Amino acid sequence: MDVRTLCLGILALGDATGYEIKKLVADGAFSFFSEASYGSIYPALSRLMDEGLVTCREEAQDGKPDKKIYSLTEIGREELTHALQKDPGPDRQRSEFLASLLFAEAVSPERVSQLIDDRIAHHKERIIALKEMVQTELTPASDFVLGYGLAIQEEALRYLEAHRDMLFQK
Amino acid sequence: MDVRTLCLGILALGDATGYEIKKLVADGAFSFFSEASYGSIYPALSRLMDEGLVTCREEAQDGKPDKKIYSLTEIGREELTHALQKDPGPDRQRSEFLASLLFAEAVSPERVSQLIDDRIAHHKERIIALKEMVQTELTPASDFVLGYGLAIQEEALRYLEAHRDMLFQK
DNA sequence: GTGTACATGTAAAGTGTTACATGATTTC
DNA sequence: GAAATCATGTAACACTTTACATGTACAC
Repeated sequence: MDVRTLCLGILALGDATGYEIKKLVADGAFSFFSEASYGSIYPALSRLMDEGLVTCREEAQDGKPDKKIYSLTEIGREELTHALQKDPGPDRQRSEFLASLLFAEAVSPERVSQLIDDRIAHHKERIIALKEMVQTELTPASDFVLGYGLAIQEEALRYLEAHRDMLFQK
Repeated sequence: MDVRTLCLGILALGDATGYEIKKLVADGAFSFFSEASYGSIYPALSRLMDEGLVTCREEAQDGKPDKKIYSLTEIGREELTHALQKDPGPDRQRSEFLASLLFAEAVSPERVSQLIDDRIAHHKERIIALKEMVQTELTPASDFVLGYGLAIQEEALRYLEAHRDMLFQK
């Protein structure tokens, strides 16, 4: 999913600024399955304005640039609906962690052990964060997606703890 | 992990052609956590040649271009080891499927239901394929990574089957 | 005969990240 | 006094995909 459609989808759930969209995608409910940087979000929003898919109202602030709050237009909503008709492409997962394990013949067991420990710690943090997000219920769909993310994180954690010994067998 | 390091890592497990690397990454044991197209693999291999990190022997074939079989050099192996010292970046997952569910307020329940059904079927296929791969054991590390992939796929399948009703509650 | 697998490679186009630029306010 | 948060935006760079170019062999 490109950043353009991602912005459209997030705005369909409520008005937002570019800054807020970035936060949602980086840390919030969307972080489990998407990514985008300022360098792609701001230009995408500008383009959506030009195309009439969103509108924007500016709010003055002291010491900060004006806040630009974007809203989806009727045409924008149609465009989103249209984009969602297409079959979703396959998931794309990239994991340097898994790659490192596979290629790690040359690396010391201590290093591998440390990689696993770090990873386990990371999963535990993510699980706590996700559980907090589930509390602040938004829609049934967001509960479903957060629950999905939580289930996957927990399973990954279980697997790592149960099977880490495999990597140290001769 | 960039395509360059990916090629280095795959060659560390055994000699391969560009074509074979692409197959491994697209369908094989690496497909769970990486991606790369011919358009990035072939240039990457050429560059690795120029840098002396790999060598190449050509095998003539009838009717097809000569097969170029690449091998990692000692310098290449050092470069890989060096690259693996760095902490792996975070996993990046992108899922149009999950995004579609979150944004699907405007979409009909029938469509959502069909998306889930397709996804369940897809997981079942992947699970069968992964189980076959586990049979053709390579190294303890590859068993670990394949087992990880299998565990995640099975958990995703379980979750979808157990919780799909959430999306249709009023 | 139609499609898939084998096998390499290039060029253009698209997409995205990183680093920069600016600057007040709040927290440690 | 250093770092994080809020807030926007651009430019250079990196990376990837897609489409093209070429051609055989085999299965259905």
